[in-house]
Amino acid sequence: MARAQDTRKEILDVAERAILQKGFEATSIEEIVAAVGITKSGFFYHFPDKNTLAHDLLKRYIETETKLFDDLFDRARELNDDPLHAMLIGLKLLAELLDDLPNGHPGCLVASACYQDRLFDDNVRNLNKQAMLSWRKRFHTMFLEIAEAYPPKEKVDLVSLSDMISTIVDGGIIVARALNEPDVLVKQVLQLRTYIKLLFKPD
Amino acid sequence: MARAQDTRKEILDVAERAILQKGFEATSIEEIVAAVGITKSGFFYHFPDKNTLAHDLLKRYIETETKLFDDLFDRARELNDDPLHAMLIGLKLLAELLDDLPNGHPGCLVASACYQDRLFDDNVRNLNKQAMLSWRKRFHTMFLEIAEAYPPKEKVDLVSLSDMISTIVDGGIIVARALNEPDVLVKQVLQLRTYIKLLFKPD
DNA sequence: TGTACATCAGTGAACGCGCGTTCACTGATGTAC
DNA sequence: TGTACATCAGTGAACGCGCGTTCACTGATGTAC
Repeated sequence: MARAQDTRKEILDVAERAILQKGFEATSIEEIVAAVGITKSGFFYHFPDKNTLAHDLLKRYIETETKLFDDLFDRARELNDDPLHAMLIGLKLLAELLDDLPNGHPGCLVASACYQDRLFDDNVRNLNKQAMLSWRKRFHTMFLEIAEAYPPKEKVDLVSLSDMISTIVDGGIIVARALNEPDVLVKQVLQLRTYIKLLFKPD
Repeated sequence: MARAQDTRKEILDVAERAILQKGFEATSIEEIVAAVGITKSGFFYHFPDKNTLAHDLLKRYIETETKLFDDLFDRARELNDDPLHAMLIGLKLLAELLDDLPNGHPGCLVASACYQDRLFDDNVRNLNKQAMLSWRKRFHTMFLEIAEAYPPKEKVDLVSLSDMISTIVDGGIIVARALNEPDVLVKQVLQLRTYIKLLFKPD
């Protein structure tokens, strides 16, 4: 007998892939369980209903992404203690990580949820908001430190500069998908990196 | 008797709003026709099936947005014949236009379609791709002219710089939505403007 | 060590409801002569 | 100007299918004594 947690994880994995490709409503429980190899009733042993699946999926996704960002920029900071260089290295690492994805980025659940209100009970809406806010805060702290050491060449709002990372990633995923050119995403991240370099780096 | 084209337009208007909020699958024909004030069969007088609605909707959306961009940057060029200044003015006009939207941007159908594969028969997929390519081309032409007159301070890929406008708009819409802060979008566009200024403007 | 019971991780069949789609029909407007 | 027919812009009822959900049951593993 399979351990329940393994099956549960498999359901989440399969559902995530499908939902990122086709959307939440278009992904039926039937096709998820078929891919996992259990019956529909098996699904309801693990989740009380489909909305809970969405919620748990989003929660897991946010935790994963947050940890990924943490690891990445912590490592960058270890490589170079200067805050500006750490940021530039972090973005480089992010670009490399994205470049290594074999079939391009599979999509961002947070973005996907934005265009599919059914996922949006207040619970999920809030989950989404808190995630965005935590990313904003993480980068804002970094940019404050950078601006302290390197006065920006143009007057900019550092909060919205922080949001720009989420913006570029989520926007880049969309443009890459629409064009079917996976490397658009990497290039957008590198453009952002160039912007930050120009903005802070002394001549 | 109402003119058919008026009813058709109303169906498209109502459907667009609903789809941008809840997604395509989550928007039923029933609720569309209820809002328009006809019966379900009336819908099928105007559209052979629901997919055709998606296709026609996306087509109309792309035509509208393209015309909007054309008008905006043509006007900017009239205001200042210098290509760099025209670009900066154009982005300023775009920011103002976005700022004037009462409830924030209603969302981008192209982006929405990216996360809802059901809209993606090859027909629609191609429509989407061509739209992105046309926007890329429009801005690429402008950036080539700018780079001619103002050598960029950093080596950048002008094609991906062109893509950055779509990226920032689509990404900005998503972040603004997730945070429920409509002005995030405006600020992102202005960040992009600052980047372009820093990149090309002589000291 | 064997037996009794509990829990775990599901199965299988059924249900009902909403949704997209069809089709025969209709009443108002347009058009030919 | 009146009549006959065609077209336009729908209506109303019905259908069937897929989907989410429920519920009684089950066979394998864990646990107590």
